[in-house]
Amino acid sequence: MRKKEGNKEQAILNAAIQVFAQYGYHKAKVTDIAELAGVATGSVYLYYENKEALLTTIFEQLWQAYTAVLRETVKRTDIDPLQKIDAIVDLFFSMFISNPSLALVFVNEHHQLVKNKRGTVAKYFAGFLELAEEIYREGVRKHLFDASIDVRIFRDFLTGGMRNVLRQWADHATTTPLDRIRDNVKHFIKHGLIKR
Amino acid sequence: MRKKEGNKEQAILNAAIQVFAQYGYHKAKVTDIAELAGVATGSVYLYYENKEALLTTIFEQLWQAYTAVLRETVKRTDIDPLQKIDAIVDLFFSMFISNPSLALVFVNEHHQLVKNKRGTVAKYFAGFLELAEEIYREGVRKHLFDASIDVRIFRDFLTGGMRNVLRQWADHATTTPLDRIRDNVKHFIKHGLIKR
DNA sequence: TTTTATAGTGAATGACAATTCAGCTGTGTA
DNA sequence: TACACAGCTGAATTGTCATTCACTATAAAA
Repeated sequence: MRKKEGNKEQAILNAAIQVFAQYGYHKAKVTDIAELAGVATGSVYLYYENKEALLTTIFEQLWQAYTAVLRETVKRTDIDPLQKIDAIVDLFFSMFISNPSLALVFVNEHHQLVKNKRGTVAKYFAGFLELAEEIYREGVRKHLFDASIDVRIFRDFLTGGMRNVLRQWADHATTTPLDRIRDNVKHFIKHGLIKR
Repeated sequence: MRKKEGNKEQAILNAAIQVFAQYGYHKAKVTDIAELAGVATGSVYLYYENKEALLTTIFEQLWQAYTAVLRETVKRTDIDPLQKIDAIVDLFFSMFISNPSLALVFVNEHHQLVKNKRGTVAKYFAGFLELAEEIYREGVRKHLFDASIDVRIFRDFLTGGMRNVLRQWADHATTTPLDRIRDNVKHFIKHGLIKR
């Protein structure tokens, strides 16, 4: 028998994140990923079925971690819906703070994975949207949130906005610290643009 | 001499919008675009330098029309900054109301065109962001807008949110009419989620 | 030490699709 | 009628990778 030389599976996945972030999924070459990971091209296919499997694995791991915590948060009865929205936003940004490349892959390739409604990633995302809607309805029931907003428009605007601020941060990682962005987003979601 | 048979240039561009919208730029085949336009594959290259030129032409025409009107709006002194924000949103959505495919191309391919900071499209977009920031600062000066929001975060959240609600509309064109989405977005931008 | 099973390699293969170009077509002109 | 010439064609060319697989290396077992 031959021993495995270190954790190639993880090294390849990390390399994939870097290369996908830099070139985008479609222009990224499997050979470049292998080279960055320090393995031969063929080794990628020992651990992952094909190029697409690299992308889906990245997203599945991310969503699994995110939704596990979110479900717990939504269930809680000791915090109000407003604090739940805050928790969603906090948690979302916290997943990327130490990994701007992961953020870029997430925002740039999100759509093509969700487009395929059969995939695991689409199911995770649908579950996430359902949670967001639930919180919104809870907020309306408790007379905290503005009832005149359409739930779907609210959630789509929110997710689109968050993806885009995350992208800007990841593209120019040095400019504005992520926690400042996070606090601004939370404030804007609650109060909008107009001075109170 | 031989006469040109109808407006192939425009037919090809329209076909490109359809095919890009359906498959995404990277998976779209030039041959499919030619077939849909009712011309031979080679004819595409009589009118456009390459596949990418199709995409940039679509965006340049769109941005040219949008920014021309926007510049006029921002200059106006008879309306307040709030009404200017409304005008930006109204105009943005109105450009797509009769063409969901164009909306899909716009939201899905926007980023790869802006990434290349040298291109014409990136310049149009930078100009647009500058206008948005200007309106925001005018609103703060006039004590209408909340001064605690970071301009860049405001504009990034706004553009990301608008792109995403537009995408949802274009993907399921029958569900919610675009003018209802537009009004919800305007309301949310102004007042946020919390009941007043 | 030899055998064997698994890990890893990277050049070769094959598929796919952007782009080209040699030739065909139709129209105006002489 | 015949020539010229721009418009148009689509099969052939070409480049680019994703994926494969015949081969090598290594470590445990015999």
